[in-house]
Amino acid sequence: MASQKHKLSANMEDYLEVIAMLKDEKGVVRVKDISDRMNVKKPSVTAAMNSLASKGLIEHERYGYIDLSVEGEKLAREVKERHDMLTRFFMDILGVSENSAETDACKIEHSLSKETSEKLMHLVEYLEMHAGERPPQWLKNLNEYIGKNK
Amino acid sequence: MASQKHKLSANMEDYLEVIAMLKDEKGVVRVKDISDRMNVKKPSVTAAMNSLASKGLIEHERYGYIDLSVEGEKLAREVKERHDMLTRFFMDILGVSENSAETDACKIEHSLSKETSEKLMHLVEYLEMHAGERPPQWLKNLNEYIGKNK
DNA sequence: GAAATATGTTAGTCTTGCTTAACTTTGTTA
DNA sequence: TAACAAAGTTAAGCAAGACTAACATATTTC
Repeated sequence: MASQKHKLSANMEDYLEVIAMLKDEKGVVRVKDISDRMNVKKPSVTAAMNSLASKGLIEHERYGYIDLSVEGEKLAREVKERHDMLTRFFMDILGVSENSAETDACKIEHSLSKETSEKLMHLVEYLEMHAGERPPQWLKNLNEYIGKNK
Repeated sequence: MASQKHKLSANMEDYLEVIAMLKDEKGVVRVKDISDRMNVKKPSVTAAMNSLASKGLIEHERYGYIDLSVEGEKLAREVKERHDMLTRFFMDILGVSENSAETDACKIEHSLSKETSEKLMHLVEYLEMHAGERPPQWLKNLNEYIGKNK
């Protein structure tokens, strides 16, 4: 079996996700970048990197750059996918402010079961699909009811 | 000011919620009941009770029963309300199994911002309202699309 | 290329929340 | 009522994750 079931803590998932984001943004990732982005101090990052490296999810040479392993990359993408889906749900469907949507997505992206996140994904797809093609009355009603533009 | 902004941890919110449930079910609440319900050992409960008592959220005499204070009762009800709303959303709208719905609700009930949970509450109300009065076509489509009855 | 600055790591501490083992108190029952 | 069982508490310890202070390595810059 290629990938043994890593049961990562929410915290470690957050670190992985941020590493993936920084890699996308800047190409390379350093302790300092992570520390700034996550509002933690550098020693906390070092400790987290040791933990992730010991699980084979990142590669990290002392004083050097940090990179995701294949396995780590895969996990990070899964988390990010849930995160983005949740953000879309909160913003596009519920009309929550970007700020709250991001914050809430960050917190619950680690807790949803596979079953629930898949079904929620379907809901988002369905609603966005219909929202795109001249919104039917019921979606307008819904948005008004929820108070999207209050 | 009557109630200073208690920023409770997710764990402490769980204890409060369980105390409220047990009080409803049995009338009185003991350490043993909480320990059984939450799958933790009794010393963990004792520690948690000391913490909640020091915050004025419960009353607890040594070797005696546990009861919610007015403030604790209020908080517990708020958590339970979010919990129930989430469970309904997962089950009634998404068609998630009761088991996953309960588990997921338990985990994220502590993390949602006020803004998001209020709007989600509105969504649930809106959809349930329309589901009740001979479900319109779009709701059927939605449920099929999500795969509610797969 | 040496000094100054930026970045990274180590060591030690704190908090939260859990555990086990041992002890105390309360309740039951013969 | 004495003894046993059930429930509660205390003490000690562990693990995750965060922090500060101090030290080590890289990178700039003059």
